[in-house]
Amino acid sequence: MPELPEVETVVRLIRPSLEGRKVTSSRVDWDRTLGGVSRREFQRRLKGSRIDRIWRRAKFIVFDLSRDGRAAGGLVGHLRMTGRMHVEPKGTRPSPYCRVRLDLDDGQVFHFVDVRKFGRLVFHAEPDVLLEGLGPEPLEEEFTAEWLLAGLRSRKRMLKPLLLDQNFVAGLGNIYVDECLHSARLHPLRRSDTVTPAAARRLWAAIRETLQEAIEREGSSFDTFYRTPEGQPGAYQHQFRVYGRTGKPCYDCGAAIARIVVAQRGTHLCRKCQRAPRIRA
DNA sequence: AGCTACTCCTGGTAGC
DNA sequence: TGCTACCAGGAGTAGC
Repeated sequence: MPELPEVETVVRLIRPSLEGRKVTSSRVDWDRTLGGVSRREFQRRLKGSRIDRIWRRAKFIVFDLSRDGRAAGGLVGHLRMTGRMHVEPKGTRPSPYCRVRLDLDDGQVFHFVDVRKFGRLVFHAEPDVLLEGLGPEPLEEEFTAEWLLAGLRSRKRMLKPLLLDQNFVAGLGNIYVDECLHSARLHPLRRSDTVTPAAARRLWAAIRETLQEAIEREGSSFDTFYRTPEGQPGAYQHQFRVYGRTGKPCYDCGAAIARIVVAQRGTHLCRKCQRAPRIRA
């Protein structure tokens, strides 16, 4: 699923085609994509708006809008499972799964495509409101090993659900959490307040390095749905150490990669490298 | 506080 | 071949 590196890749690719453009009209084919905003309201707000800036926060993609030089709210997009965003020349036949289209003043068309319809493209007068409460960006300076250690120790949660919690750290999803925990040799069920300073530092480094490398490789194409906005598969999936490798040998020790379910999520790990926590009665 | 379960969705796939 | 049943899961929410 698109996680921080995939979303960052999308932002970098669509940004040059969209910043500075005006929306001349729009088309909505699936109302729920608008996240509760009515089709009429969405179209009224978008028509004539200029896209000033496109940026990412966690896995959200934000379009800052203006009218007549004054801020005029924004669009907050989320790709969820299968969402894609790309800009096409006028007349390009849209995918049958295209849910929203924005016609631009240079003749190009922005497409929001989403097979499973979980994705969102929400207009909000104050987009920041929708981003309140998110945890730190893991690649920014605010995310330090010391902060992570303190954050882990101040909670008593299993590592896997905690790292998936966007209000703890922003941008990690199921795939990269599994990768990072394996890299740090930490079990997904390990309670956060039992993590040693050394292990917290390993986890911190794993998160930074994994995400950074994935961005450099333009994300991963874990299934037939996700492609980079250019239609190319990303390259990072070839780097997966545990995700989707159930039964295959761990690259570090050779033991078979196991799959368990944690917090309703498929979870991949090496039982030998990632020691199970003590179970207390 | 932190867990599980449920919801939204549909293409892909396993099993017969 | 063609059918059914189940799987994948990000995030929000309800309930315990």
